[in-house]
Amino acid sequence: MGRPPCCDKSNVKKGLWTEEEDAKILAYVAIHGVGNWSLIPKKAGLNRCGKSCRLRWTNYLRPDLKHDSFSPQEEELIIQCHRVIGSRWSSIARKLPGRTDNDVKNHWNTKLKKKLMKMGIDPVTHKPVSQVVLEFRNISGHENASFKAEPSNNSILTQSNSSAWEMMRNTTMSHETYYNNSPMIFTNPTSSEFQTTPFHFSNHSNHLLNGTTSSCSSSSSSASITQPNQGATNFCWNDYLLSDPVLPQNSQIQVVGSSATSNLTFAQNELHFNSLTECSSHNNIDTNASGTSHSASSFVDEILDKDQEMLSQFPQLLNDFDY
DNA sequence: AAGTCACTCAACCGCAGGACG
DNA sequence: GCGTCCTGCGGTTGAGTGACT
Repeated sequence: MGRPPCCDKSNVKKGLWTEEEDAKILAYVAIHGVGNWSLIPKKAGLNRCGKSCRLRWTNYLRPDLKHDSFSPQEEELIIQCHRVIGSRWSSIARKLPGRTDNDVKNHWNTKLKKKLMKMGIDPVTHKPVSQVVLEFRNISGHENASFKAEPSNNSILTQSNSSAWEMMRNTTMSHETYYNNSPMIFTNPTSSEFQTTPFHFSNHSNHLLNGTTSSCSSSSSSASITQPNQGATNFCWNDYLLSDPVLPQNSQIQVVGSSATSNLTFAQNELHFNSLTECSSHNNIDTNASGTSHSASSFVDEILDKDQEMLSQFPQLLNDFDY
């Protein structure tokens, strides 16, 4: 026995909203304010589900919403947030004034995901796809197997399209090419200057391999990684493990390609996320790796704290689940 | 010009959690 | 503690539209 429907679906209008309907919502909200959405259709004279009214208001009619396209700064912030917290769209949207979770989610699914794929970055793990290929080969015991070995059916590689698998075959070349040729989109938050070392990879690895499409990353590494390996086919992902946020607290994070090697602790790295996103949201690249603008009560910190807590209690968890 | 395909984004769906009686 | 209502959230769908053949 499931939950009863919120309204009589057969008697409510669905689909696109008309100007008249929008006007009715706007007029009602102007007088009564938001809230009690289940009553609004009746009171405002709308033949719509209250939930539908709420969504229309939240995602479209709210006066504080932006309706223009996403700026490069906003895109960068979305990617950085997604790398850290995964598909928690509402949380990401809160970092972007005037944007809704739906906006962010749609933009991610239609633009940013493809953008990352083109760059040879797995949009779920934010790791180079070639690295994921290596993981796949290692875990499946195909260290010596050629790329002709197809992934299992539940792999993300076969879930949506064959081009992903094809891309992975070519990914070594693709991300190497990208590093060498593409304009710099990302900035290094640990640097006071724009870097020629653009990416921040997390090392949360299991998504692709267990076939889930969930994309909640556990925590953040702000370490920037440059060209993973000049001789791409041999790049050593232990280098990435050095910046793995799930490693013990005293693990060092190596900022590869930087003149200086940062010894950020995990905790420092966590703290940096907020300053990073705060600063990015103001189009101002943070220069302080210790994250002085950190707020202990922020959602990110709570998430990261939970992750840490879980990891300390269930160290095997990362190996078994994508959470 | 017509048909097909790919993409975008508004809207829907179902679930979860908090508030309240 | 339980049930109900309301709201928030993330995943998914499908109509509309432009590009391509």
